[in-house]
Amino acid sequence: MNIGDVAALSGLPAKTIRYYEDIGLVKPLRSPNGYRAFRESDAHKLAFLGRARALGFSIEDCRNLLALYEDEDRASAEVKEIAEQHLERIDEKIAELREMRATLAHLVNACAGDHRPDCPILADLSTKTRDEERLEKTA
Amino acid sequence: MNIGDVAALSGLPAKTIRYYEDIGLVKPLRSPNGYRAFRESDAHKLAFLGRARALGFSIEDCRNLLALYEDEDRASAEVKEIAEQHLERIDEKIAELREMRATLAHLVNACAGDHRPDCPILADLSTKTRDEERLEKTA
DNA sequence: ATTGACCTTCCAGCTAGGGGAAGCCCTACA
DNA sequence: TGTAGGGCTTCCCCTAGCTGGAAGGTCAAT
Repeated sequence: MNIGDVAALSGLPAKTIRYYEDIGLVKPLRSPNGYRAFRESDAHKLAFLGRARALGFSIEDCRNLLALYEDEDRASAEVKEIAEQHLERIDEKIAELREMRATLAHLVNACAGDHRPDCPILADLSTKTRDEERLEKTA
Repeated sequence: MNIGDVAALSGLPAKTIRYYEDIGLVKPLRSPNGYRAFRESDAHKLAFLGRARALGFSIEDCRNLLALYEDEDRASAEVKEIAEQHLERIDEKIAELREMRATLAHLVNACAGDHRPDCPILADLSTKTRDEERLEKTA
């Protein structure tokens, strides 16, 4: 299979697949003409990577998951550990975004959004001090 | 004020402040010895930037917000527009993370996490097809 | 023979800075 | 007066995870 074929199969752009080879995630063979020659197993790995990335796993996580995937003697605990840590990171990120969202929604709500220059959003960004932020939270 | 002073005042690392000068967000004067010489207004701008960044605004958003902040004749509608778009992006991001979280939590839950190699997480990553994903969603 | 689709490598850039080297500047203290 | 220290300067490389483009080789069809 050429790179275009595995790209179509895995749903990954050819550029991404070349990049994954660069960083050692896949190691396709080479045809005499210099083209990358992907085996079934390479295509399978790439699909695996695409799905892991879609779940938000980092490249390093993917590397480890792939190694576990290929290790018949793995313990499922190792996989679960990686997934649980990722889940925690996701939860942290969601919490952070929700805090931003709350503050921002509050400000957007308070802004008239008309032709006048008075704007609570700019006022907040320009004057709020750390102490005032603290007060705001307890309010 | 030297860079260390505004760093302390704004809470931004000196490196970040130099970067902001690089990309034209602040334009401090220079002392005869070559040191950056920040005015009150520069310190104020940097604090503004720090707070806008903390709310997740991109650098380009910050650039626009700063321009509006300095424009006495702005319409608050312009500010509100930027903030609303950012709010939308945040909502999209939260939705995306929640989907990941749901799938991942489901898989983590299904995994025994013991010494045995059988692992639903790896099984899912390695075998799921797009059609199966679609079915899963409707289930 | 030539077009057009594919493939190759290499180089540059994106976000938003962080790390660290080499070298000035300024103050304090002996 | 010399020196130690801290702060400041520029410069360049590094991060994650690709993406875009240029210059050129290959292949199948016309």
